[in-house]
Amino acid sequence: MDLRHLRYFVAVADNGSFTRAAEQLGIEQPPLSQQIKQLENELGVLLFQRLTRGVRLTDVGMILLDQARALLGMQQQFLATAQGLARGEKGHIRVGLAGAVSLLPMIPLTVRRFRELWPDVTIYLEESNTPALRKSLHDRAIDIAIVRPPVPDGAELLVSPLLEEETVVALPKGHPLATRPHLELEMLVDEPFIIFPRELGPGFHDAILSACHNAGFTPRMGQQAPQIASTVPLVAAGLGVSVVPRSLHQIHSGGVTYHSLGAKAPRAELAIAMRAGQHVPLLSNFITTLRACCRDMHAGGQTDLSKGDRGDET
Amino acid sequence: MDLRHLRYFVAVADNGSFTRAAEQLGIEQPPLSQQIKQLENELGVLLFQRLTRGVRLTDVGMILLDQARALLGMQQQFLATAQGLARGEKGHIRVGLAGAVSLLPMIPLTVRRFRELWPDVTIYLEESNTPALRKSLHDRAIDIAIVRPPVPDGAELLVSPLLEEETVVALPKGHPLATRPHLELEMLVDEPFIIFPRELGPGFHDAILSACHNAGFTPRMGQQAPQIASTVPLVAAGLGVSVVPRSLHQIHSGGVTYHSLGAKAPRAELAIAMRAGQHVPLLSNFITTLRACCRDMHAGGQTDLSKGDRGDET
DNA sequence: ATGTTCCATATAAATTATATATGGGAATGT
DNA sequence: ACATTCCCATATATAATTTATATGGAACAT
Repeated sequence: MDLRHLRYFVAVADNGSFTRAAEQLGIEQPPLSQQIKQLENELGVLLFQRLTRGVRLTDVGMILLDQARALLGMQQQFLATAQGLARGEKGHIRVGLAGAVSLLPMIPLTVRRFRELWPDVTIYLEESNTPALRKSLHDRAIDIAIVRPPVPDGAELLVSPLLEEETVVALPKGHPLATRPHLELEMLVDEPFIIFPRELGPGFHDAILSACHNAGFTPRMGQQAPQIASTVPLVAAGLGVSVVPRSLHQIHSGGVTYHSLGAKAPRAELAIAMRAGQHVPLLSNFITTLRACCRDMHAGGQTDLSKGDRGDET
Repeated sequence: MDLRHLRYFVAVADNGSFTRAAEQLGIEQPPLSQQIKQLENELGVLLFQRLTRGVRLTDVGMILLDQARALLGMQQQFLATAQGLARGEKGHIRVGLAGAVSLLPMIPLTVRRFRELWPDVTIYLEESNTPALRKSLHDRAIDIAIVRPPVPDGAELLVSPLLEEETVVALPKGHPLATRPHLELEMLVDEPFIIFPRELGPGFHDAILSACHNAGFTPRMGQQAPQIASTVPLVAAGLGVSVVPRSLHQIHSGGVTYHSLGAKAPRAELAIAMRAGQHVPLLSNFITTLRACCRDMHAGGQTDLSKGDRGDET
C-alpha cells in the first residue's frame, strides 16, 4: 500500500465516480480502477459498491476513508515540516479561520506581533467554514483554528472561548431605515434576511435566529449567501438586509450601510479549537499572543461606527 | 514521497548504516542509497550526515524521524483496521503490557471477559518495557498500555493509576534465608541484587532502591537482567537475590523460592496509558472491564504465597 | 430500440525500483 | 607508511510497476 492508493481512494470517495476522480487526479480512468482494485485486494475489503452510475462507499469504506484522510493529513504535515526546515525556519503553524474572521483587526495584529517575537516561525493562514475547519483539524491539515462555536466532536478537540463579537445590521443604500445610525432588531420584521446556510456556521446562524425570536419575530428568509462575507454584496444588490459581525464593516461593497443594534443584538462567538493531547510550545505561544491581542484591541480602540465606517453612504 | 521512503528512512536511522539497513530491509545497498537521496531531494533537506563509517542523523533528520515514525504507525493502524474489517470484526484494540504484567491474573481475566462482552472485537497483546511502550503509543503502534509509572511526555498521554502490586523476595534454592516464609528487607543487606536496567522501568527500579534506603542500606548490585521476568532465572542460577512483583511467583524456574516482605516492601505501581484526545468507545469499554477485573481480583482472591506457590522448594 | 454513461479488462508504453559491478575516501591494522 | 577493510556513491542493466490506449459490456435515458 502506498500513499498514492490512499490519495486515489479519497478522490474516488469524494467524487463518487472513477471517471471524475481520474480527471481530478490527472490520470485516466482504467489505471485508477486498477489501483483501487489493487488496494481492495491488499486490504481484503470492498471499498466501493459499483453502481451502474458511479460508485458508492461501502460501510467499511466509510470507516477506512476517515483514517485514510488522517493519514494523508499527516503526510501533509510531514511535508510542511520538511519544507519549513529546508527554509531554515524553526517551525510553522497552520491556522484556520472561520468565515469573516480574517477581517477582525486582531488577526493581522497577532500575526505581526508573533512574527516579531518568533521570526523563524512561519504562519500559514487558511479561511474556511467551521465544520470544514473541524475536519481539517482532525485530518491534521491545520494545527489550530478560530471557529464559530459550537464545534462538535468533544474529546478530540480542545475548544476554548476567545471573544464575543458584536453584530451590526447591513442595509442596502437608500433603504428607508438607512438614515438612522442606530436600529432595533424588531425594525427588521418585514425585511428579507440574507443569511448563510446553517451548515456553514450553526452557532452564529442560530444566534441570529434566536435573537430575532427574542425580539418577537421570525425573520423572513431571503437569498442564501455562500458564506458569511458574501452576505454584504448581496445586501448591496438590494436582495435584503443582514445581521453580520461588526468586523465586516470593513467591506464597503458599493453602497451598504452598517447600523449598530441595541442590547438585543445577537452576538457572534469565536473560539479557539485545536487537537487535544499535544503540547506544541509554538501553539501555546501563538494562543498567548492571540489572547493578548484580543485584550489589547478590546481595551484600546473599539472602532467607532459613526466615523467613516458606514461606508460610502450619502 | 512514498511510505516506502519513510520505511527506508527509519531503517537507516535505526541502523546508523546504509549497508546494515539494506540488509534488514532485504534489499541491496545501492537502491537504498538512491531512495534516501531521492527523499532528501524531494524534501530539500539533508537527513543524514555521511561519515566514513556509517551515517548519522542530522538535526532536521531527527525532527523528521519522529514524524516519519508516527506516520508509519498510522499506516499500521490503518492496515490493522482494514484487516479487522475484512474478518468481520467490529474493531480491535492493541494493548501493550509492561514487563511481567502479563503474569498478573487480571490480564487473562480481562481478555476473557472482554471477549465475552464484545465477541467481534479483537485484542492484540504485546509485551515490552515502559519506555518502548510510550514510544509505541506515540507512534500509534498500540492503542493502550499497562505501564510502570512514571511515564514522561505529559500532554500527549493520559496516564491513570491502575493498581499497586505487592513485591516479594526471590531467593535461590538452598539459600540460608530460604527456610523462612517471611523476610524483612534489611536481611538482604549483603546479598547481590539482581535487577533490570533502570531504563526499562525507572519507576519500579527506583521504588526498589528507595525501599532499601529506607530499610537502611544501599543494595549491592549484581548481574543485570535484560527484563523484569528474567531476574527469576538469574536468581535460580544463584547469582543473587531479587525483589520482584508478586505475580512473578508463577515462574518456578528450577529452584527459586518466594518470600513475602513486611510493610517496608517496595510497591510496583501499574498505570494505564493511552493517547489523549480521542474517545474510542472500545477503549473505554476495555478500561472499564480492566478496572472491574482488578477490583474483583483484589476483593476475591489474594493468592496465598504459602500454599504451593513457593516453587519446588525442599 | 438506440445512444449514452461509466466501470472493467486487455495489451502496450513509460516510468520506476532494484540488482550487479565498480570506484573512491577515510579509518584500521600491521 | 602501506595495505586492507569498511562503507557509501555512481553507472549500467534488469525487473517490476504504473500509466495510457483501445475496447467491451451493463444499466439507464430518450
